Amino acid sequence: MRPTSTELEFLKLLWKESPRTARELHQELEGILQWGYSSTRKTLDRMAEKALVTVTKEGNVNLFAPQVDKVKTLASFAADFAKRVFELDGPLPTAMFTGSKLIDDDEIDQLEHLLEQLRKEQEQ
Amino acid sequence: MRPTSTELEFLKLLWKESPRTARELHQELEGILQWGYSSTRKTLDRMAEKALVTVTKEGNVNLFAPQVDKVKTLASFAADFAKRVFELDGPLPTAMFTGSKLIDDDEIDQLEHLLEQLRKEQEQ
DNA sequence: CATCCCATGCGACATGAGTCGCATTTCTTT
DNA sequence: AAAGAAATGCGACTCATGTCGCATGGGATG
Repeated sequence: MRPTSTELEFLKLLWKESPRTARELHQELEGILQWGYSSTRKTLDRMAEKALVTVTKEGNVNLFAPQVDKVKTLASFAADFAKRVFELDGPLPTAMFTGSKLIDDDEIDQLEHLLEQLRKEQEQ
Repeated sequence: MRPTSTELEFLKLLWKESPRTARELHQELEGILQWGYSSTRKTLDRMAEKALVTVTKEGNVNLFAPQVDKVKTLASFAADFAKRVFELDGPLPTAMFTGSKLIDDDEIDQLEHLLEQLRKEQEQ
């Protein structure tokens, strides 16, 4: 299942460093989202239900870690976007994501592979 | 206001040819969306409320036409996507949309301009 | 003119996401 | 051990969107 925009923000943080507590994640997002702590927790709970993150009880706190792969997730977003918005069916241009702070060169290679795969699957 | 995915589909059709009736639009989307005619109409109604399309009563039928610009709309999607998913702040790669069946070379030029503008506005 | 069809206006329901608050449980610190 | 702080579980509300159905009204046709 594709995460929502907000969920993607949480995943990005977790991809950088995990596991983390709800409180830690909340503090990082506070400035941007202007949320109450409850909202952060609820979102995290729902992400757990959807298997986007795992929860591990460590003593009395819950630790969250990503349960979906970063490159796969980004690839899915890219493919969806290209098709839905621009109706691009062919191979997606690499240039689309070079320059992103989120992924390094290695990961860009993986991304391309995945996109190519997605494209083929969809062809059928 | 940014259209939803579904609304974008309607806009795409209207950009190709307008004005059109709900019935005509419905027939084009029937295959893809598997919707009842009521759903099509409701969506169109709501798009009118949001000023995404205009409605003109022609006799006893309503004619719909796009009320938002194609290139502007696509640019807004592209900018949002690049930032939200890949955290690209710099100029967006042109390659992102070359090859799209939706826009011709002229429009690609416009798109680039708009993206550059959006980027600058956002910098502040 | 009576009838039938299609268009419209509009109400309605379900689900998901955004957003919070509260009561209960569990640490930690005197 | 008692008290206070912090974490959790979970319910709840609102709004947008997807998705229909129904009742009403105006044209076309025999």
